[in-house]
Amino acid sequence: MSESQHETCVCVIDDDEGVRQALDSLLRSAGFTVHCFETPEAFLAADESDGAGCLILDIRLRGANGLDFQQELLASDNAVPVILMTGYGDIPMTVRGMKAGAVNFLAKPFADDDMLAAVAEALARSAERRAASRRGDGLRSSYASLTPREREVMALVTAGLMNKQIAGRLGLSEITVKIHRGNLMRKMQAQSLADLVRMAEALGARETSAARYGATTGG
Amino acid sequence: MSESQHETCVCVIDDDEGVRQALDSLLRSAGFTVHCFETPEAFLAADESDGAGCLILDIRLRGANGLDFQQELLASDNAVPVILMTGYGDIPMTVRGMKAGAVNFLAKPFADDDMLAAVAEALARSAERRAASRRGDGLRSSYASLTPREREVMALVTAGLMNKQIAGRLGLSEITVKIHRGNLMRKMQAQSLADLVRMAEALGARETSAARYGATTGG
DNA sequence: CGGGCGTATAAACCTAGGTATGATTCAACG
DNA sequence: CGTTGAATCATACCTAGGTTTATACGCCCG
Repeated sequence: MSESQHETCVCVIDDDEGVRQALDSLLRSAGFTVHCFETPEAFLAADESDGAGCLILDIRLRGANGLDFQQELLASDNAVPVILMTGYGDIPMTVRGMKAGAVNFLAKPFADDDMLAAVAEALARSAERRAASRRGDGLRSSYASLTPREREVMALVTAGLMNKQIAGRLGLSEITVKIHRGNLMRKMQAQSLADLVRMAEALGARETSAARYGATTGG
Repeated sequence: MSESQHETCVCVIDDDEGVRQALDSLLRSAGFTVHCFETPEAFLAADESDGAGCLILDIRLRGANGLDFQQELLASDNAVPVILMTGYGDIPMTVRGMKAGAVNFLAKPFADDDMLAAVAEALARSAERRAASRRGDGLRSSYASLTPREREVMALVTAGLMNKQIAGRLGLSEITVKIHRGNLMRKMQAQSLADLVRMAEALGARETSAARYGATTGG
């Protein structure tokens, strides 16, 4: 599997064979890779969840509710952009779907161009999501390589404490803090303290953040 | 005008007198302050935009389109949470409204409880928005007090450059950079460099920082 | 025209950060 | 049982950051 394939892979879940074939034809002719499923279970079983760039989901499925399935996906870590469609939609359903993050909500029958525009938007959102995820992954793998002590020091360094304060807080000598600090800067590939602070922000590593503002510095 | 009043002030725009009275009655009995308007122009003229906690907006207005007005509000800096309602809604209208950030989209006639729940959600969103705005305002007013030179230095400091590099970049001596740096730290009320970096992030002052981590493998 | 402000700079002095080199303890792994 | 790696600390040395005091130039406002 190549890398850039993600951005053209579209999955379809609809219990109507005719709709599946129509979408397959439409999307293939637009240059997308298409995988069709009759049920959410089939989709999950195929484990396309990881490679799919977006999901076109029918709401009225035999034995299942597309909106419920959308929210299951949302609750799991699988945040693939979803385009909802239905032949029996109303406004409350639309509101619920959009609030749950759907890219679009199309009433059947829909215009081909509307679907293609929705898919383009969904794939753009997917690409952005993947890029952000990759960015975070690099950081997280660096962070994972830190020893527990280095993480403690990193938290206090990025909270703005001086080495001697960190030493006091952790019951260490200042020189030891310096060594941990140098090691973690190397492991995190941070070129500067400003870099490290931004990394910490991106990681959400705000464990120690309490008592920063308003805390007295002297003493 | 008191401060906490924002969180209970609800504005209604509907060209139907009966709807306005019904909503006024419902919302007042729920403890909210209500202001009703017949047209978007009347709403804007009353300048409730600043004190309103949320806006209940009809879509089919005489001589105006509520969805267009919603997007005008979005385009302006006035980001008051909007609840849309209509007696003649369809799915594309709902999608458009929700994509434009509406809190909810209610078809008339709606249940009182649905409206009250929507208002509660909108006001919660409004409170959060105001809190974030206040947080940013303190920073921005500090930042506004910086001289142009101090801002240049701040940008380079938060980008992770050393004083001597900044001096070279700006054609100054290192001592001058130190002075600007000290001055801006005081003006920004930053207790540490880490603090300042976070402030710069919050201010969106990212001129120099283009994609520092994540992709680069070697320096 | 004088005072305030922004900008720039220097000398002196102090604190904080960072890197070697070398050494010890302890626990885990083969 | 020896090695490896985390963690600890010391001495020494160097660089970077930061303040104080003082000087100087140009600009605008009263």
